[in-house]
Amino acid sequence: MGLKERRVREKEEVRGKILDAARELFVAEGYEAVTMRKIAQAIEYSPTAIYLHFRDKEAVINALCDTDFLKLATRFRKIAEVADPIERLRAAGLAYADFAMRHPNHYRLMFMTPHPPHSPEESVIEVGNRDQDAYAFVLWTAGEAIEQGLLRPELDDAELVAQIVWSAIHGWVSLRMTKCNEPWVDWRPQKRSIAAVIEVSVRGILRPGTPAVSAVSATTKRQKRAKA
Amino acid sequence: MGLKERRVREKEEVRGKILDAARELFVAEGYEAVTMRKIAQAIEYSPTAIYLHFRDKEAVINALCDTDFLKLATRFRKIAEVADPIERLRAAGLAYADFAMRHPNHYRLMFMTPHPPHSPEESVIEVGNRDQDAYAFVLWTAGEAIEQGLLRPELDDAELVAQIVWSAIHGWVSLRMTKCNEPWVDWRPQKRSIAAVIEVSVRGILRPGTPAVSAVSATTKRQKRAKA
DNA sequence: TTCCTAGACTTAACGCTGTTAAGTTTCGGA
DNA sequence: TCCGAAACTTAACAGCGTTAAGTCTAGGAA
Repeated sequence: MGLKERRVREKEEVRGKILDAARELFVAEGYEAVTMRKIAQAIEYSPTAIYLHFRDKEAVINALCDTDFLKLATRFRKIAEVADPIERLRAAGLAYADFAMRHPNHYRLMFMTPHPPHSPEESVIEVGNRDQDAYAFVLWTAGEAIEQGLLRPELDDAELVAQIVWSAIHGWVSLRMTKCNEPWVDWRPQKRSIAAVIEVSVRGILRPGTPAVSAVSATTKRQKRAKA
Repeated sequence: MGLKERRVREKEEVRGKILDAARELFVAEGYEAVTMRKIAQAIEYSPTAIYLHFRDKEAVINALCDTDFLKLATRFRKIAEVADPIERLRAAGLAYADFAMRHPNHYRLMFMTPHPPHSPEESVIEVGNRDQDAYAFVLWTAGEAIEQGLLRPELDDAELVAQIVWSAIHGWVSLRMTKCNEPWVDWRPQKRSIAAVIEVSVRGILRPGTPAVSAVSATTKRQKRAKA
């Protein structure tokens, strides 16, 4: 037959066109700029045609962001190979901030605007899977750091540690985005600034006396000590 | 005459009514819920009447937030009396977070939504005045901490330190607001959580070896050492 | 007292938004 | 040849911020 298949494929194609048009608008001008009518005009369909492929505007944007956000996940997968949890935390923080600054509109939508709890069943991202879910990744790393005795003894709760670190990086990112043009904040260069945020966070959670150098030798030493 | 005065007073009254009606909507349901038509209905005027008192919708909301935000300033004025900069930083962080959680819609508007650079001449708040501008307050405190030699030697830039600390607190606040109902984050109790964020930030910026106890004796010791 | 003008306010409208009900077109299968 | 389903369009609704034009009121001047 191959007939139904063709139908499905064609429908998938239109869906793709919608997403591409929406992405272009979204990346260039943000959520507000994406209107059903503009998308429709871009793909030369009527506005209502979009509703045959997506429940509503939110569904379009969610589909868009979900797929784009998987790009962050692929970066995290590489970082997962870093053995030392502290080093991994640093790398993840840097990657997270970098991604956010490169995709400000995505970031804004995902982490800076309140949602009706984004139904997980229609999302591409597997919650809790540390290869797809950034929070799960940090949680895992925080847990390892605790296990290996690297953190201050009062910080014995991985969830809490993850939330602290996430807060610091997210705060930096979101302030930078929202207040980048305010005359009353004299922003320091991005690279130096985010490095400082990460360094202060790491110092703040590390057990005192632990050398915070980013060297492999230090890492292995720490791991040995943790085993003992 | 007293005639023009009455006219002015009457106009001021209507202005006040508009702001009160807008505040009610804003506090209860957020920015989106405030529509010119709803405000008008609440005060029993036509929607266009509002434009005789405010340039546009944004002006209404800005006037609203400006006055409400001065309440935070009064709390900061009390905290300014704390002598030890580190202790002051802690207190300010706590007050900031508390204010944000109590006035989420104000906070969201002021710090979580991008603005066309909010023209300072039509604002009530004096930028740079640490009694009115929260950022100026933190900047001043960070500067004192550096002067007194309390911070890590590499953190010699008050602006940078202020931005780091602000990031951490703001990050915590804004994540909590945006993602409070997400099933994939197991938020720790608010009090414990914000205390931990502040503590980690302080530890992270403090010169190693400096006791981070919140005791007056420690404070005076530190100040003596700084003079030496 | 009568007329004029300034200011406060309203009515009606414009162009925009997301969304829906109803109608049209197309095309494979019976 | 006709049917039915799917894809798509047209027209419309209710809402939004905002504006142009008109009305109404009341103090000041003649």
